[in-house]
Amino acid sequence: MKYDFAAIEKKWQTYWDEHKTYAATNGGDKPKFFGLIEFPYPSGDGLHVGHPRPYTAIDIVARKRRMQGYNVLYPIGYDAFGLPTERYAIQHHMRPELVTKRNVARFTEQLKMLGYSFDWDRCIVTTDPDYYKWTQWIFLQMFKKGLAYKTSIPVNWCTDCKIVLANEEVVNGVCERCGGPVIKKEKSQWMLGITKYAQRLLDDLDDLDYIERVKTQQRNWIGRSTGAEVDFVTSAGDKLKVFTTRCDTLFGVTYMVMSPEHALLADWMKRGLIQNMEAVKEYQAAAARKSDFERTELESKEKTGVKLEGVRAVNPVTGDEIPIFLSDYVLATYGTGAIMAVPGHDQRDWDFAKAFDLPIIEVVQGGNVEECAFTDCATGVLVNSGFLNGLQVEEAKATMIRWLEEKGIGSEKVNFKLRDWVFSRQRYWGEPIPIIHCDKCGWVPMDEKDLPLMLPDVESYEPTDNGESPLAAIRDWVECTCPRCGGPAEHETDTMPNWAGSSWYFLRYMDPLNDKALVGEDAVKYWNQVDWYNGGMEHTTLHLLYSRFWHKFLYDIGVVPTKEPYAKRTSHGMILGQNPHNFANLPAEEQAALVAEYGDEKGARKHLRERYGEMADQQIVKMSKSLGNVVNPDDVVKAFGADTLRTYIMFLGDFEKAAPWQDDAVKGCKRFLDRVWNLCEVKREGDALSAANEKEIHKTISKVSSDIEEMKFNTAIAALMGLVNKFYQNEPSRGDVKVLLALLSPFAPHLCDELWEQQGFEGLCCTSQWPEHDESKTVDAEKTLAVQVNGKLRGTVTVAAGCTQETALEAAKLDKKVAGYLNGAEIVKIIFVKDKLINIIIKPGK
RNA sequence: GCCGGUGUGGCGGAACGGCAGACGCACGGGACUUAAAAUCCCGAGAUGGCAACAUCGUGUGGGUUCGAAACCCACCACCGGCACCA
Repeated sequence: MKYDFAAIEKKWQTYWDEHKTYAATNGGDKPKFFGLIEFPYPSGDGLHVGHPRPYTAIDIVARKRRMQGYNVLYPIGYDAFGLPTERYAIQHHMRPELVTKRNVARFTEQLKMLGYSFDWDRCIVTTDPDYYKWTQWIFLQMFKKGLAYKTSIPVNWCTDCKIVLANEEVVNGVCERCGGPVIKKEKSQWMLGITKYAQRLLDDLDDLDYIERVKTQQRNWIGRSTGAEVDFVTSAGDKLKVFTTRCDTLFGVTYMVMSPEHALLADWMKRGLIQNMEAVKEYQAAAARKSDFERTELESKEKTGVKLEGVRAVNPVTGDEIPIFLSDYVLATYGTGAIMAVPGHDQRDWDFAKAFDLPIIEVVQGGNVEECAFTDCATGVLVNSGFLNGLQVEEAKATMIRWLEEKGIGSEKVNFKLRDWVFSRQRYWGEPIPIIHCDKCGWVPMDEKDLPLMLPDVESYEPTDNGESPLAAIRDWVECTCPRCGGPAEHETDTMPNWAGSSWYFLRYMDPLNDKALVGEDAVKYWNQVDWYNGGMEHTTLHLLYSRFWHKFLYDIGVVPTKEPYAKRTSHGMILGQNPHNFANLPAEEQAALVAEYGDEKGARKHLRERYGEMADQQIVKMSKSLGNVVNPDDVVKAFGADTLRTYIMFLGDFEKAAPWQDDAVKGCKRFLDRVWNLCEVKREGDALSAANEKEIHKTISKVSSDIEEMKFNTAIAALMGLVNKFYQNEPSRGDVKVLLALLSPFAPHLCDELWEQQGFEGLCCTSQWPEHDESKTVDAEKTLAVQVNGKLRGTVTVAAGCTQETALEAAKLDKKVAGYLNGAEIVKIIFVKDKLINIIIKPGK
């Protein structure tokens, strides 16, 4: 019989579905395992081959755990709010609910086709009112604790999407989604106080089993730095506060710089202290006009600024009067929005001082401050610094902080790069923010019993040009009564960003139908936290950090028992595609035609570069619709089956690294499964392991078991291929193929369940017991030692395992080639590594 | 500029400091077949040699070591993240 993968896969998918083979139970004696992948955004394009990589990986882990006797929760859902759906709905005059429903159905069909062991009964969709009710509920709790607040801030405004973007959605100064220009615009926005959790988000990373690059990226993003805040008295009679990490250089401060948006400026203007109002106002306006794109585009980073005429400051350690400047190299949103400038020891200050011809004082010896700023803290010694002279930088910092504290003009201070989270979106397709505005009472939270606050069911909700949410135009929905005073009031019309629903979704999987709480107490106590979460690196500073923040908040209000949501985090590499415009990737005929037309290969390549740009030189590129190199999993499943796709996608390279999809290589995995089929299709005899294969089987069990834990799926599959090759040499017993099927089952579950049944084994392969290996049976009786002479390999000898140096040396001497080298030479030294190698060091004879 | 990562056959990729190239793709040879496909078996880093064998080989240049793809120093290239964060 032929390996009819289409029929087999359908048969087993139906069986698993009907028997709820992969359903998890909340409770029981078994140890629990909660494996998680990032739930997809159900886009209109359907599944992409990038999706199955992480899904298959954690599916393999989940299946192995199940076979090891764990109660496994491996859930799936959809993160369905978001712009692409809204855009599609507007374009096609459809309601976004319907677009979402259709896309979810399509994704579900595709995911089921791949044979994942998801517990489909726990499937959730973030746009479902029963779900977003709880997203809104969490927001209300944050509002009550003062973590959600509304404030007017300069926001990133995409001029194309007409929407406020989070800092994270602005990439290289342009909109991440549409590539449109982004400018700063002052707007009243809901904010979440993630910065209040900055220290905890940083500290708690230490104890987590996250891959190191994730931790590093989060630490950098949080960006903690320690220094001091120092007050500078101004001629206006007030204090200008600055943050510095180098308070040791206070004697080198020759001027100060404020950001153009600094609050004190308005006050000074009002009091008529600024003599050059025109110039100052003009500079402020110019800074506001500058888009992020322009700011980052300025490769040269040339410093601009304007001196404040009429207000000066006093250096608190020297008593000198110093000028104050405005410049956009000082950010309003970091520190205090103003700095003390030390041109001798900060490159940016140095550049500015050179541009404005300001004095540069050397206060740390070791460099040449005429040429550039000297910023090395490790070696320098303080000079020109009064009571700090002669001290090392670190000592000087400590001394200065003590001095500042004594005088009451400064203190130690920690600052973070992390900013509060802009949580408002002027969109229809998001969770409505459950807050009501009353002219009398201000912002009033909705009553919890009135949740969910549903989106209005309307035909049209085109985005507005003025930046208001489309909801603002739907007056029936906006108008309401104030829950506090009963007077007329209005619903908030902004909606939440798409990061909201994904910040807590894993909790809902524990208890998806609960209508009393976002998760029941027993359920969350049982599942505790996610044991293993795999997702993309692109979510490290967004989703991953946001959900850690929400979880900590839920911990603080007693909803969850753990401080952290995910015990372990791993990350997969992207699947890349072939570049259709690269010469090497063209079909032979096209290559020949191009060569004929342009003289030679060089000419052909040059032509391609002129036509498609620099990227024509790259053989491997990201998959993209515009390049037409996207591989659709449906096609692969149709041609080779889901088991082949699963196996290939795990085999194609190191899981953590990017790897190119190669159409030609898929059939290698199909061939492998065919070979398994051919072996196991015939009835095998003998339940014991065959003598000829026993050792290899034990080795393979050990290798596959540990490789799965380390996410080395490619070498696990290679080991299984090796075992199958062995079985072609030595006829396997029924017991042999039983182990093979069990080990292969997480990778190719349909095939293995089918063959399991054909061999007449009990139950299902996918719920059978994971094989255990016997270490003592993996050891070889004989070992082949490498024989080196003076470190160069000259031959091999086969000896009994564990043999001594003497025996090995005798054996080595018998080797003809080795003997040739040893002939007449004096043996000076022997390096012997048991069961591995013997290295004979000789002095050449005469 | 800063932080992180990666450089190994024609290709994807393997290798606790100990026989580099497992496993697979593509390739070559053989068996089966009227033939092809499929399948099965065998071969294969490069150079030289009929061969045994020798030399060279893990981005480049040094170093440590009996022994380095792996460790150290310097550099080059590519990928990802951050980017005037005081």
